[in-house]
Amino acid sequence: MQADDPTNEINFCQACSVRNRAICADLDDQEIALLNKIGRRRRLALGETLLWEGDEAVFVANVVSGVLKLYTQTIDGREQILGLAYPSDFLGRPFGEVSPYSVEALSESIVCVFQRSDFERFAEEHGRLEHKLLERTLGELDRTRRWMLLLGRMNAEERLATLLLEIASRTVLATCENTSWKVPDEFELPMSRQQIADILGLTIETVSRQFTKFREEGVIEMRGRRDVTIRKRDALEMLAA
Amino acid sequence: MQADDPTNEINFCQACSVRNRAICADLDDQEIALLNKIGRRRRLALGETLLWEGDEAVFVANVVSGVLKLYTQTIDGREQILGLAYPSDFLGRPFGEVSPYSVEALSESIVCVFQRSDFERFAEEHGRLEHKLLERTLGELDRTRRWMLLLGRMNAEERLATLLLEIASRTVLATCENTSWKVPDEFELPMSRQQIADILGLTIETVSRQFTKFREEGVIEMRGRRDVTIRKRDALEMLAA
DNA sequence: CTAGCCGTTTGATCTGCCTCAAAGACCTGA
DNA sequence: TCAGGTCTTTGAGGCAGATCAAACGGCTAG
Repeated sequence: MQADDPTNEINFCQACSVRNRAICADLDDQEIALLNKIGRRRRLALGETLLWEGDEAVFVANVVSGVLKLYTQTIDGREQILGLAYPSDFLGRPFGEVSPYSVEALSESIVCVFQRSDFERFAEEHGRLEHKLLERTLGELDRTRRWMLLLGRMNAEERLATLLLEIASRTVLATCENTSWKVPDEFELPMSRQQIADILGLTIETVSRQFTKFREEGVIEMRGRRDVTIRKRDALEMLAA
Repeated sequence: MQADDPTNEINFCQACSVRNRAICADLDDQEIALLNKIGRRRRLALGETLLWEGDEAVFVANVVSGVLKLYTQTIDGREQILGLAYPSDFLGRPFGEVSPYSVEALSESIVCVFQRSDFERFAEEHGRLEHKLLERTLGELDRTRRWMLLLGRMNAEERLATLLLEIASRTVLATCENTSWKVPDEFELPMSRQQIADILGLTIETVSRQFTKFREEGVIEMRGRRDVTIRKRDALEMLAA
């Protein structure tokens, strides 16, 4: 193994790129050292599954890099994506027996994995971690509920507009190299058309037609299948409102 | 005021019917006394609003009795119900600035209200409360995500089947007088047809037709508009799966 | 008992999205 | 450069659920 393999460092927490944004943010050096002991890094290939719905919830994780999808399915195979996990996001179900959803990497990703039992013990002893996790969970609940309005009451055009704006803003937050914090108008979609359909509760054909429509209207511009440039942000925001 | 007015007792916590199920469950007598001091009971009439979406999040609450709806709207008035709150459920957005949704009573209700700032201070000093709140929030997030599958991928028949089973099981949990814990097949819908439509992301007409269909098929039986008896639980469970 | 109201049911028609089908674009490896 | 795979786009037609409209039924006030 190479020395700079990010999955193989002695104290990876110290150099962790999400150290100040993930739930471990408020911990002091000693606590971080302890957490470092019980966690390990794991690299996931595109399409690799981290958690299976219904399986015993054996571990939890922080996303270090990459994008992952949380999803669930009906018996007959219809899929619904429940959310996307970006760097610094938390994954898994602490204090629960089974994983209520599956998690799969949409890109090559690095996650910081903990045995659920180890993590829970640590959390109970370190209120600040638990507090961070609570804040994050409350935020995720808000985000999820907002998505219910989209799934329950928006048409295809409004759904795609909302998703494009959401991805744009999440992309910048994830790759927060730029100090300006401006939401970019240019970004790469981290998923296929089918996956977009599974996020929006539509079919792949409807999604494709909607992309075409936005392109024809000059609302967006595309280079290739995944590189999007927003040309009329106002128009998208009007639809998403 | 009457002596037995439940909104007007000196230490209402001690006699609280949700004392052992709400987030205050793990607190000792001293902590309960403290919590009792910062909270107050409030009675809500049917249709009364407790929180407005977008307003400053000034308080949080526990549901003591009744059923409430959490909902959001699009600019042009389309409504989506985000969840129902039953006795012992927690309401409000701690550690947030604005309320991300509105809350309205579906029946006459009693809630136990705290100033958000008071509650947050108490929570930070009492880890067990925060832990309970975390568990509850994680559970609510799971429930909400399951609803996304319904909104994104289920047809009208499957949606209503799922809701009927959900209400049946939530009703028993809320009114857990019966020690047997058996989910009842007879219950009262705590909301109108329009509100059911707003939960399921459908129109009132589609909901009504679906009820008629279930009645004709002998899957359910109804006395009046709101009294439901499940006759073929298997059939509903098959659809909801 | 009756009038009037509101929530619900039923009917007729319309439409946005789904389904099925095929062509087109991009990607990879030989 | 080309072959073959996968993903995406486009087209044609159908259908579940929306929309529009009217009748129904239960409740309340007079």
